[in-house]
Amino acid sequence: MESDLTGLSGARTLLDRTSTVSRLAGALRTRIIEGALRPGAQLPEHAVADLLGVSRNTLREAFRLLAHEGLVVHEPHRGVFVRTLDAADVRDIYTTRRLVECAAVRSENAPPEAVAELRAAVGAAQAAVAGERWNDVGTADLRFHAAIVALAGSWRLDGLMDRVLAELRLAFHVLDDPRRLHEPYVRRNGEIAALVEQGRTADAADALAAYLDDAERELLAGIR
Amino acid sequence: MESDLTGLSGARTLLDRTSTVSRLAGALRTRIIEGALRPGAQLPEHAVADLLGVSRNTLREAFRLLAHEGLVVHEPHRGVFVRTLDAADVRDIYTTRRLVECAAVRSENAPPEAVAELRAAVGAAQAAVAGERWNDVGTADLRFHAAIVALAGSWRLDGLMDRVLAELRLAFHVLDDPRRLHEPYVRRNGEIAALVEQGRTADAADALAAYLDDAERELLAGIR
DNA sequence: GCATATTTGTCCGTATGTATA
DNA sequence: CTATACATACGGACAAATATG
Repeated sequence: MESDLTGLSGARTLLDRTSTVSRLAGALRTRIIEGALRPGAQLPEHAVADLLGVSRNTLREAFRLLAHEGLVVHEPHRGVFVRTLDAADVRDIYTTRRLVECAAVRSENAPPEAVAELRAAVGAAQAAVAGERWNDVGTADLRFHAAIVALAGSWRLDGLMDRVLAELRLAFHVLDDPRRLHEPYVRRNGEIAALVEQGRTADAADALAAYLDDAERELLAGIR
Repeated sequence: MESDLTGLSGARTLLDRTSTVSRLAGALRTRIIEGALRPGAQLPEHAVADLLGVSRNTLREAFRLLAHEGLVVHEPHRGVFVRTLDAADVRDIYTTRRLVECAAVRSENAPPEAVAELRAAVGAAQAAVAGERWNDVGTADLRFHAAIVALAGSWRLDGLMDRVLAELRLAFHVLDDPRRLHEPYVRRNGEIAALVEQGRTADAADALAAYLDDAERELLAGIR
C-alpha cells in the first residue's frame, strides 16, 4: 500500500490556535475531501505527526474522529488509510440521499434561509463552471444538496448528511473527468431550486429523485 | 471486510482482537445509555482511567468517539460531561425521526429481515412489559424503531439513526416515571408492525407520524 | 518458513495552561 | 489572589502485531 504524503506539505502554518486535535482533524479532513490525500493512501503515525509537528497521541485522537466520520479506515495493527469507496458504498450513499433529500424537499415550513442558500449554491456552481474550477463545482454541488437537507429544519439531520456528502467526495476522486461528472447537474440544480421557490415541492422531489438516479448510475459506471 | 468463517472466534479471541479503545468506548456507551452515568455527570480523565484500568491517552481516544456520537460533550479545559439534552434537542431529534422513519416505512422492497426484526422487537417489548423491566422496554422500543429505519435498506442510514436513537435515551433518563413513558407505545408499535406486514405502508406511515408526535409531546412535557 | 525490521497499541512521566474554590 | 485540581500536549518506553527480506 502506498504511503503518499505529498498532500501534507506546508501544513504546519495552518496549525496555530484553538485545540490541537480539532485543527489537526480539520487540516486532514480538508486535504482528504479536496483530494490532496488520495483514497487508499496510508497515513503513518510517526511520519504524519512529524510532518505536522504534533505528538503521536494527539494525532491518534484526530484519527479517531476522522475514522468515525468515515473519511479514513482504521485497520488494527496496520494503520490508518484514506477511505476507498466501493460500488456498494456508492449505492448505499445514494439510497440514503434519495430517502433524506426527497423527504426534506417536501417539507412544509422550510426555513427561508435554506431556500435562499439553494439559490446561492446554484450561483456559486455556475460561477465555478464559468471559471472551469471543477473542484469548486463539486463543492457547490454538495453545498446545494446540503441546503436541500436543511429544508427539513433539523441541524442534527444537517450534520448527519454533511458527513455522508463528505464521504461521497471520496468517490469523486477516483474518477478521471471531473468536468463531465458535475457540469450537467448544475442546470438541474437550478431547475430544482426554481420548483422549490414556486412551492411545487412534489415536482421538486420527482426532479430530485431523477437527478439522484442519474448521478448514482454515472458514478457507478465510473467506478467500474 | 471481516469475513470470519472459522466459527472458532470465541469470546477470548474477540476480546484480544478488539482494541482497548473500542472496548472502552463500548463500556462507557453502555453505562451512559443505561443511565448508570447520568446526564451532566463529569468524567474526570484520571479517575475514570484509574477506575477502568487504562491510560489517560487511551481514554481520551474513547472520549473523542463518544463526543462525536453526541453522548458526551467536550468542554475545553474543563473536561467531558455526559450530555444533557434540552427541549430544542428533543424537538430536533423528533424532526429527524419523523422525516427518516416515515420515509423508511414507505420503502418499496424492504429487506425481509427488517420486517421480521420489527415483529421480534415488539415481542421483546411485550415480554419486558410483562416482567416490568422498564429499561428493557425502552431498549426494545428503540430496537423497533431501528428496524423501521432498516426497512430503507441502507446500513449507512441505520448507523446514523442508531446514534440519534442512542442520544434520545439521554432524554429518557431525566424523566421520573419510566413506565408511563414507554408502555403505551408498545401496543402502537404492534399495530404499526401489522400494517407493514400487510403492505399498508401509507397507513403505517400515518400511524408512525402520530406516534412520534405524541411521544415528542410527552417527552417535552416531562422535560419541562 | 524463519528471522528481522517497522509500525501500531498502550502506558507512563511531565511541563504547561486553564478554570475554580 | 493564591492554591489546587484538572485538562492539554508532548516525548519516551516497551510489547505485540505486521510487514519485509
